[in-house]
Order: sequence, then C-alpha cells, then structure tokens
Amino acid sequence: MSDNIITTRFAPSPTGFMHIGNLRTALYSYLLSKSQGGKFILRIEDTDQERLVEGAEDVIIKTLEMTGLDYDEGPGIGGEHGPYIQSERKDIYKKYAEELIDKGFAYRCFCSAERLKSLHDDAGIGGYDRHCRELSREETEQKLAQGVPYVIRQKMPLEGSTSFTDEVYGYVEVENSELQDQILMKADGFPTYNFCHVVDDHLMGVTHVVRGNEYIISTPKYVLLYRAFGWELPKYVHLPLLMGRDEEEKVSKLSKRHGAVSFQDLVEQGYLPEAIVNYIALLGWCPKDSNQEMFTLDELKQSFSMEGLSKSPAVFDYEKLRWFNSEYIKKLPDDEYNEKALPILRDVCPEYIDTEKLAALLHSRISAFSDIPDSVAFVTSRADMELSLYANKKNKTTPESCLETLEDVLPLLENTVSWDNDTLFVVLKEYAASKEKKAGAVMWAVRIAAARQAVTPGGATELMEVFGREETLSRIRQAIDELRA
RNA sequence: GGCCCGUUGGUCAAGAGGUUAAGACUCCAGAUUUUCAUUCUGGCAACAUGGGUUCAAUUCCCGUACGGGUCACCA
Repeated sequence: MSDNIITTRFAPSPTGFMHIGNLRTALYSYLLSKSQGGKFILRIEDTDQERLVEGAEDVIIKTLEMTGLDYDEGPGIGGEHGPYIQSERKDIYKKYAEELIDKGFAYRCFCSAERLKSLHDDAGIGGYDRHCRELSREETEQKLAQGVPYVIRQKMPLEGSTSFTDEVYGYVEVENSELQDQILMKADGFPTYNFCHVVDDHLMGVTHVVRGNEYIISTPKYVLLYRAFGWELPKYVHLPLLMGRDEEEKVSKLSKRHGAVSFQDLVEQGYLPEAIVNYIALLGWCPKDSNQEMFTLDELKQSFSMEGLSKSPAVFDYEKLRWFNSEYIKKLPDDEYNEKALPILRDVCPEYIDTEKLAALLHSRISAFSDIPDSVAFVTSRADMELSLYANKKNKTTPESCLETLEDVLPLLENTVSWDNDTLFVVLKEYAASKEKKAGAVMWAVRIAAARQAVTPGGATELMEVFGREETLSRIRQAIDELRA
C-alpha cells in the first residue's frame, strides 16, 4: 500500500438497486485509476443493519459486470486487503476506535436515544450537546460495569478550523465549531460510515477518494480522523451531483420521482449498458482538447483526466440518453440487435407477420427497445382512422384519388404471385407509370390503406411484405370500402 | 436557519482578460428517401446581477440573487 500506484474504490451500500448517480461515481472512480494504470477496489458498506436488503450485493456486482467496470479487489475475487465487506471487518473498527479513545480523540457516550431526541426537539441545540465528553474515568467504568449501552463519539476540536484541498473544488475550510461530535461506533457494535470508510480507505491503500459532493462538507471531520491516527491523507475528488427535474421544473438530487434512476430500470426500458455509460460519463466530465462524444469504455480510459471534471451539478436528460441509445442501437450488429428486438416483436405480432423483416425496418428507427410495441401497434390492430389521412399535399393525393388508385391496384396485387418488396415495388411503379401518376402518390395511398396511420416504420412495399399477401389485400379491401362509404 | 458548493442557450458542455462565445441533444426549415427513420445542409437560442481591479472582464476579486448540498446510532 505504500507503492505509488493510484488506487480508487467504489464503496456502495447494498440498497438493492444501483442509482445512476452512484454508477457514475463508480465510473469516474474506475476511470481515474484505470486511466493511469491504477487499481480499483470494490467495497461493500453494509454497516446499517436495519437497511439490509437481500441480494443487494449481487445487484452491485452484476451492474459492474454489465458496464465493464472490473475491479481488482473486492468481494468474490478477494485481494490482499480483505475482507471487502464491512460487516466482516467489525473487529478492525473496534480496535481502531479504542485506539482513538486511548489517544483522547474519541469518547464513550452513554446517552440514551430518548435524551438525544429530546435534545433535538427542544429547539436550539442542533445536535449533540457533548454531555458525555468529559465523563470521569470512574463514571465511565461504572456505566460500563452496569452494562449501559454506549456509542463512541469523535472528540472534535472546539476552536479553529479544518481544511483540505479538493482536487475538483479546491480549498475548502470549515470552522471546527460547526463539527458535531459524530458517532464513530454505534451501540450495536457496528461502525458508522463516518468512521469505517476512513479506516478502510487507509488500510486498503486508497490514494484517491472519489465520491459525491454531498460529502464535501463532512470531509474535514474525516481529515481530523486521519490526523488523529497519524495517517497520510488521501486525495479527495468530489463530484458534482446528478440532478433530476420534476413536473414543477424543480431541480434536485436525482431520485425516483424523476423517473427511472436505477441502472436496472434503464436496462429494462431498453437502454444499452454501453449507451448508459457513455451518457453518464459526459454528465460532469468532458474530454480536454476534443469534442468527442461517442466513447467506448476503453476510449474513456484513454481520455479521462481529473481536469475535465466539472464543478456544477448536471441535470439528467432522458432525451439525450435516448439519442445515445439510438446511436448505439444503430451500431449494433444485426444478430445482437435481433436477439433483443425479435422476442419483443414475436410477443406482440400475429404469426403471419414477418418479424425478421419488421425488425430490420425498425433497426434505424427506434431509440430504445421499449419503443417497439408502440411503433408496431398498427400491425396488431386496425385502428380507427380519419379519411383525411389520404390527403397529402406533397404527393397531391386526396381521398378520392387514393380510392381510384386502390381500386386499380387491388386486382394487380391479387395477381402478383411473388410477394416481396422488389416485386411489389415494380408492380406499383409500373402502374404509376401507366397511369402517369407520381410514384409517391401511389405509394401514399397503399401505405395509408395498409398501415392506417401517417407515420410508419417503413415504406409502402416494405410494409406490404411484412404484412404478407392476405393481410395486405384484406386491409386494402377494407380501405376501399371505407373510402366508398 | 447556520455552514459548504455552484451559476455560459431549454439540457449537457468548451472556452479565454481582447473570440463572429465552440460542439452535442431538443426544436424549426430545406435537400435526399416510394412514406417514416437514417443521412446531409442551414437556422433559433447563452456568459444571473451590482460593484470593483484593468486600457480591456462573461473570464480575476467582493457583495447580492438564485439554485443545490449538509446539519442521523443512513451512507
């Protein structure tokens, strides 16, 4: 741990889902070390016994797998600084907490939860009144003997100030009088985040602490802890928060009311992990000397540097994510694309539909796989439609002209044996030529008759091919009936 | 409320003491396309505010406003 290699960590608490802001923190943490050949550690912060969630650790590991953020040390794969799950490190924290007490930087507090609560309620005192800070040795021994439950608190300096220099935000200074005698060890024997992350980061040789901006104001407390132990301070890299916008246009820390905010939600909605990673990489970071926006993980590793980190919060924009996703979908090889698109199509389409051809039409037309059902809804049902749809000014069509076209075209189609796009296209094109009509006018009539909506994923003959012969003819006949009425 | 952080178009975001203040998404218009989408071209749109410092400030400093964060036996 004394080597000069950059070491970062991702230390999520197992909540059961991977918040997208958390994932971005993991990404930056990963990139910071990997851009310089460093080490990346995964540590599970599960010291809150009341909020344990079954299987939560798997979600974290799975997400890192899917996004390609592989770690060098962590649960499952081990490493020289294990264990990597904090609940398995209780003894370590206890030992260091005792050390702090011995050195006079911490003390036992026997105050009951009730007393603390009343302190809080009885206006004025914002926090703990340091009641147990100066308990005599005898008093302490006595309480211990009586088995009074206690916590261990950090003894903050009463005067002066504590500062540090953040890699992103620069010099930050906080008055010590602002600092609470925060709890280091809880009554249940578990440490608090405020304590164990410091111990672990030191023990695990973390050189750069990458985390959200919400920790910046409590960092001086951690600085004091490092000093109390006589440990070397890591570099701090605080990240601007990820924000969301609610219906009232109010911006705040991205949370569930802003929509899908977990990685798995996004994946379920048809977003590709690569697209998600690419997008969030750019929320708070920008490459130097380049306008590049499309990045693979490897490219991010090449380009990443702390200088590109931004200080101001970024609003998560689903619209832009969609754009990234559509780009990634377009780039997807056909087999990978089909693997995702086909099951969805088979699920919603009647069996006479050529789902493979339909999938091909959709490839450049969807922004997320979850778009598919809506975009092919016209295939599964024949919606009510306005006859005015047949009117199109560019092609100079009207319901009347379309009726004429359809009546002419129907027998031609009935006589068409080979039902594929090219043949159908020739048939319609030749018909148009023979009647001296614009090809577009003919196509418009047929397409509207078949699809019953203005915007469709594909041209007239492409859709006819997808529908197949019977369904197409049936739809055209229906259209003629409607137009005659 | 105290403390901390931030403020370039609607969003992401580059930028520098002197620039026509990039680029991307969105939106609009046009071209191509048998429709749509793709693709291409073009367009709309920004330095929160007041005071300094300076020959010159959107860029540096201070204040104000606004926004966010934080004040747990949660992380």
